[in-house]
Amino acid sequence: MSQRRGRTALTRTELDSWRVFVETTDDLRATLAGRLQSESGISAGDYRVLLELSEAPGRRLRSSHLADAVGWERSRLSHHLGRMEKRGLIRREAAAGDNRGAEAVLTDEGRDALRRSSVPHFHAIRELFLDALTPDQLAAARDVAETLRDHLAALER
Amino acid sequence: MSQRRGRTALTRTELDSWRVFVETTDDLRATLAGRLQSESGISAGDYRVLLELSEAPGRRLRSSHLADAVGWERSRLSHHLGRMEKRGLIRREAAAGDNRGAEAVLTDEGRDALRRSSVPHFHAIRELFLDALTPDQLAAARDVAETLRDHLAALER
DNA sequence: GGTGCATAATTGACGTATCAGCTACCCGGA
DNA sequence: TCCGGGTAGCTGATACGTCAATTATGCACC
Repeated sequence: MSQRRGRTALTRTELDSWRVFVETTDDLRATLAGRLQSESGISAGDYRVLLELSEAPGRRLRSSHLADAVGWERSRLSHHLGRMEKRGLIRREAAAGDNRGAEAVLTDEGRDALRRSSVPHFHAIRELFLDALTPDQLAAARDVAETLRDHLAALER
Repeated sequence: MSQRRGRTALTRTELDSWRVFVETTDDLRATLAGRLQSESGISAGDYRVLLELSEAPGRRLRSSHLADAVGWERSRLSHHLGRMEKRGLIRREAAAGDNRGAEAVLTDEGRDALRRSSVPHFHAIRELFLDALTPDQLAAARDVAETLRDHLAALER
């Protein structure tokens, strides 16, 4: 037994699998973000925020709820909303009933930006990701992702 | 047939698969990077550069070769090397034979930083990624990643 | 009705990523 | 020799992400 699986040392296969997985998924993420930026002029973060707001009742959300919805820390969201507000994609209003709070509201301009970007974005997802995989591979990718997601969530608790 | 697969519209399953895949792989990447930073005081980019240099003959590489090896644009590498040089992890020397060129050289301090970070990093890879998956899932993850990598490479040409 | 702790959100500092533009140098040919 | 296009690398501007610290408000309790 020359390759007993230890607690620390990684086998060649494990290391190779890890590397191709992390490098490729990172490349995919960066390529998608670049497409969104060059084709529609918004970042992946902008898209995420615009999408959540567009689906919210009244097209507005408390900052905290928005942060939970997109899975970001508040600080990150606050910086991001600041940049989006400067570009007119959203505006901020004081929250009714809790003077500590703030609500992010989707502007018409933000709604238009989301509409313009959606078709190109879906097209890129199909071209870069869905078209590459067979139905079996897509199902396997989903299974792996769901397993990893649950594993990571369990560790963070 | 209510769910004929079009060129643009995504089915619910396709969209869900995409979302869990991209969100989870991004979470994994960020979690790993955070571990490396907090446990060893270096970024994922630092680790990548240190690893390539440590494996190079003479522990030195031309900037262009290093950029190719890690898959970065030259500008990104240049900024990164500047920060690493300021911290003493590498130094830069003029390339012999081509006065345009620069070589990045691993310092002793850089070598030590890589050594200190390797075991915790491997441990994190095992804990966050390898431990989550069955052997079949790991093989499937690798297959998906290799397929995607080849697909993306073909598109970029 | 004040004290003290928790919560909501923002801010500043710093490292990281991308883009466009710049300098310096190489080399082949008029 | 010098002209010109290509190569190597750096820089500045701007956006993004994380951390620690800060401000302002809510609220329970005495």
